[in-house]
Amino acid sequence: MSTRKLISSTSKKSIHFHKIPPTILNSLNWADNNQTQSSNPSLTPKNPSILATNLIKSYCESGQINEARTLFDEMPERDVVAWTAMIAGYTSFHYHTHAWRLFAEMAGTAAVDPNEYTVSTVLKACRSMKSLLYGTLVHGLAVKRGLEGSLYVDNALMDMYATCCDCMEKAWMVFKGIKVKNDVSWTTLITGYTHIGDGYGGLRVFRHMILEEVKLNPYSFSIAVRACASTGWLVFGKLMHAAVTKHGFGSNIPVTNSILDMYCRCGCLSEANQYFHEMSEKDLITWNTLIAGYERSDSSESLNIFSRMESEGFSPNSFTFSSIIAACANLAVLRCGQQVHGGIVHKGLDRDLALANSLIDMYAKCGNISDSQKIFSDMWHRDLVTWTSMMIGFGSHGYGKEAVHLFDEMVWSGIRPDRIVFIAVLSACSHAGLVDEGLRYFETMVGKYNIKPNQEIYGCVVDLLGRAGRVNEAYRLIQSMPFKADETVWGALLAACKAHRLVDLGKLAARRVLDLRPNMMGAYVMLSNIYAAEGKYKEFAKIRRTMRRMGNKKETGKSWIEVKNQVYSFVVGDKMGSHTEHVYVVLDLLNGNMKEAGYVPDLDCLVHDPEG
DNA sequence: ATAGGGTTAG
Repeated sequence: MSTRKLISSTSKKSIHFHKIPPTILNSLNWADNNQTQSSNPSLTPKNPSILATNLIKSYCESGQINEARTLFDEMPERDVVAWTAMIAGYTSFHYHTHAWRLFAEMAGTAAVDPNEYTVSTVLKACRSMKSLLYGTLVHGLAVKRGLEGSLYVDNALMDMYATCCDCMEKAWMVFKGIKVKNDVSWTTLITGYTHIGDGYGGLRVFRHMILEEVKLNPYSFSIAVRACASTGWLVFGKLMHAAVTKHGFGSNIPVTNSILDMYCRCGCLSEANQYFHEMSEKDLITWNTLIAGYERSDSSESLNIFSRMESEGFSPNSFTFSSIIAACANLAVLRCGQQVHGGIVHKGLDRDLALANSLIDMYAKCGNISDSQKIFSDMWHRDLVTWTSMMIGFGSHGYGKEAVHLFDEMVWSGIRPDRIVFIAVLSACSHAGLVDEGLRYFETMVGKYNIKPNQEIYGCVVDLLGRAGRVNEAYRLIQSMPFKADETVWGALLAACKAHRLVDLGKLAARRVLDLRPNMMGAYVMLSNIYAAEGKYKEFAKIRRTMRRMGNKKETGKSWIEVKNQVYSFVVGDKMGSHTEHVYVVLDLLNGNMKEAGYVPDLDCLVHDPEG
């Protein structure tokens, strides 16, 4: 399609083009670009390249990226501005790899040199691709061309380093090198700290910013409130809330949204709820923030808020769905999850990576591992979270070998594992009895990937050894830990001792657990069982008295099941209305199956149950 | 003529 035809065929669709008089469109004639005839010379640009660049921008703004590219390709001479406009068009579309490729083409073959506009634009693409390599390459190029010193370039460099490498050192270096910093420099630095979860670091910078008397704007406040949220300290958050009001930003939506988020993250849901109702203006992010906040602690309420949101005329986006799917996963409500999945497909969001990841997790937690697997195998792009979610799904369904296989496949596909994916593979090995494989992964994690084990990792390895009966090895591992084991690590050892009837070590483990977490009921149960098995009834009775005293404070464990769009929840000894009979019929059936399969129930925990 | 910072997953 020729440029002229392209413009006339698309000009009707775009609002931007209505403002351009047709005489100018006609003058866009590459052949005689210096002698354009027009009845109105003041409207004719000297260089049609300027007009074409403006058109590229207009096409991009109206969503016609391919038309913009066609026009770009047809330009006989392209200057830096045209290249930059096209690269910026791609980044605004989140086509970061396209942006990078075009930049590489420009730097490699074209006879034009990138300027500060180009560099700051392409750095944004590097940041979004999380490519430290590309970002560093651009940094080198910027230094060579003397573009360091442009605030736009320096700020973009900080932003790139802060998001591409997990340390803030390089961002700090750039920040320190800026002679006259502006408000963007400061907020970018704070964002970097909150991004790596260092809220205190962010608040330190914010304080520094105030001391330097930098003018505070809504951006600086919303990010500072976010830093408070990261620390989880309500005191900071309330101080910041007051400061926001004092500076007159109390009705700026992004700022109020981050205050709402802060209350949620500090665990103050009733404050969050109250603040939500006080907000004079709400947008989709406001609703998403509240839904995400409730998802973490009261998933069923987050589903209620979701339906209220829809009835108030807001349409969910991928963030909304992400929280709602997580809520369905927490509640293990399959039907509901399936309906939300339908909504996602309906909206055309099923290609969204984050949503696909949360769907894998949801189906697995609802017991439907085959649907998780189907989503996983249909995906054409997978990230670390995708693989981890699938492995956790396999592991929790007892498919250890599949999880292990997936781990190897993931590494083979070029994804670098992190600590969480090791937790997934180690617990899968542990449940499937793949002890030596698990130990090998533990070694690889430390040796090859240089990931330092934390409490959770040690807990997994202790569990791995303990389940397989290698309890003394597990104990030696705990003793060799470079820091004090917490209650989860000792708890894993205690469970192993109980399963393999190791009385002395079990007592030790139970004592350690109870030193750290005095109200951990499971540890009391196991300890009392150990005493009873030894015939030490005096100690046994003492433990049971303690348990009874604490039992009043302990919340009753609740279970629930979803049957035909209805959730039934029940507690120990529940009569469950008219359904009791059905439940016992099924239970008898299961008991029969278990006996046939040769399973001998562990009666220890029944005989000595404190309520029994 | 071309460039900037604020809400979200395992």
